[in-house]
Amino acid sequence: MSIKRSRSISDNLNASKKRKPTNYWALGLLDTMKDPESIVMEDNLVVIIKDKYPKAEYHYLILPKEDISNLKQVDKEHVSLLEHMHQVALDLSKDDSHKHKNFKIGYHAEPSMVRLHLHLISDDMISSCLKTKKHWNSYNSSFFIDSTDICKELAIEGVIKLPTSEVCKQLLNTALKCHKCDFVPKHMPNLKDHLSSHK
DNA sequence: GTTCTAGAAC
DNA sequence: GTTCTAGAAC
Repeated sequence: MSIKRSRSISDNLNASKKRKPTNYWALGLLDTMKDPESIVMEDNLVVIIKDKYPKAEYHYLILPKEDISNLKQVDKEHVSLLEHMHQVALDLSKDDSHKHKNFKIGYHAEPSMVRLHLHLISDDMISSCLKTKKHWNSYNSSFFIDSTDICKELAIEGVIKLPTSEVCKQLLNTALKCHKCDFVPKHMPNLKDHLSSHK
């Protein structure tokens, strides 16, 4: 009797965990963007924070204050918001602290973290947090979608077409190649060594 | 998203 | 034997 009852409670707990597998880590940006110490700049529409695990010397995230989870939730009513996010990113890229640095501005096709976020990242790609092929390809393949293209597509087509999950997987698995020259590295440590030659 | 680590690759 | 990557994480 007692055994039967305790099993039933345990089953219920397991069932509720399965129903809500809320990957707590995927919600981390929501806390970070409310933390005054993390905020680089903000206005009435957006917040800018530094990426917690920067994949280059400079790596920022521009997030809307409006509760938009990701690009799938974006429609043409958001054109001006996305254009504003782009402008704010562009302005920060031209800040005095970024003299002689080149930047990319874009979105991941399939982000892991909740709340729409635009990446502003310097193109050196030199960082101790850059470790895997997936990291590399998420900024150096068409998994990284230029903000200009997103804004244009949304303004003209009214919707954003994103690659399927299967295509994303392929993009992230693409063979390594230097983004600035024809060098084909053997593996990530090899690529990271090579990157310093472009400084 | 990261961390950890088994076993593949060298 | 060491380096590196890929997949589980209850």
